[in-house]
Amino acid sequence: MDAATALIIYKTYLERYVTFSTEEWETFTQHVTFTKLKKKQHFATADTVCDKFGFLVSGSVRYYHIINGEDITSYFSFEQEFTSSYKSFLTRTPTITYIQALEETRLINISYDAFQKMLANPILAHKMERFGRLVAEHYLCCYEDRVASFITQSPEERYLQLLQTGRDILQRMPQHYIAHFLGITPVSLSRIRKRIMEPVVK
Amino acid sequence: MDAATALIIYKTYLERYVTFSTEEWETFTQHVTFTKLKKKQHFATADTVCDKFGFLVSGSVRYYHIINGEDITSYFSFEQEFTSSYKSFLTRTPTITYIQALEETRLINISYDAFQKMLANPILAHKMERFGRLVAEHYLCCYEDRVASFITQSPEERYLQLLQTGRDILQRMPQHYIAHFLGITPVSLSRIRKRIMEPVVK
DNA sequence: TCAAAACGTTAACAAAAGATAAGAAATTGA
DNA sequence: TCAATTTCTTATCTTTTGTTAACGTTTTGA
Repeated sequence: MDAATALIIYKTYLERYVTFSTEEWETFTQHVTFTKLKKKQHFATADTVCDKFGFLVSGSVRYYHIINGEDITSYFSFEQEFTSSYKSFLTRTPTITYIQALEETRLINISYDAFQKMLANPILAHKMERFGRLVAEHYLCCYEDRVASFITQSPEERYLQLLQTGRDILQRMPQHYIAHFLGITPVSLSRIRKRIMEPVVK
Repeated sequence: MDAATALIIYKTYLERYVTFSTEEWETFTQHVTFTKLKKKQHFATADTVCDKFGFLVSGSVRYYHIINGEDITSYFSFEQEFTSSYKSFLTRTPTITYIQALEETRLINISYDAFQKMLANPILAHKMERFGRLVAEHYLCCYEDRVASFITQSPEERYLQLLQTGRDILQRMPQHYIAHFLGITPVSLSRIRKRIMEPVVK
């Protein structure tokens, strides 16, 4: 896949948020960069500032933390989604999260400087403010649901809900990643699955 | 306290995000409304659309869910903070959260329509996009930390962290609200407190 | 292709959390 | 003021989860 094709995918996706005129798009594309990650390479590393706001043209990533030497997966992103250690990107402070490619992954990135330049560029400023607002609002809504799930649901209920809504995650991620994503251990998820399945068999 | 004083407090707070010119501020203030909630009155109700994005001039609110008939507190907001069932406000879908005043509470509200009108008003559009972006980004950062705390920390660790950072909550909220906010039962929090305190006494 | 690594399940035990109830202290509100 | 309510703790018992380890299977990568 070449850069032109990647840009078409990017533009199509961005139209969920904003629509660019030809002039705006040309200016916009001057501010993005193309990168590729091989499997297991990192997009972001704990204790460093995540300087990029990425879009996954293809591939997937997982977000994880190292807690007492143990690898704890907290989230996933797939092709045609954004990826970033958002707080780190916005506040220019070190992140606590690793973001790692799970397969060969193609990205289009906006650096922090490029983002600021576009916000200061008369051609793009208004649209970039709106873009930033709508993207932040979108992820805010996702987070609101996710926090509510930790407050109001048991691990088993969270897993049952994932069964209904998490097609990509369930089909593409190993179970021990999913367990940590749900806030439990892999052994515990295995037991929950057994609890859920057995009554059906009886 | 009169509306003029409330507006001064509001404007001062908003300057964390954007600064309004005199003309902008005059237009802005035409789009806000003033309300008061008595203790236990609701700012938002589950199964209805939350139509307002509020600012607490004074007072405080708690966010809660009714789960199997039980009242589960999930969050708090205090004077000089915003309050809203944000996803419901943005997407115009029914919320699952009640927001209730914990004391006599004074608010300045932006309705969804007023927000849209300001976004469409040439005088305010750019500043409102920016305002919306920065507010959403701010809360996004808070949510990122909160989700990480559920993934990477035990209930005891979350409580210990709250002891370091949650002055307002600890001093002003009853312990059973705090327990649910941490994702555990009040009985469990009482035990955690005992576990933490005892070694100090010995 | 083949050894190494990763993955999922299960078992056994320990630790933590949930549910329920009782009781004391503090707060509230009429 | 004073009865009712709320709040917090404690105890008991149950359930769930965590921890560790073992085992067989699958996947990976050199």
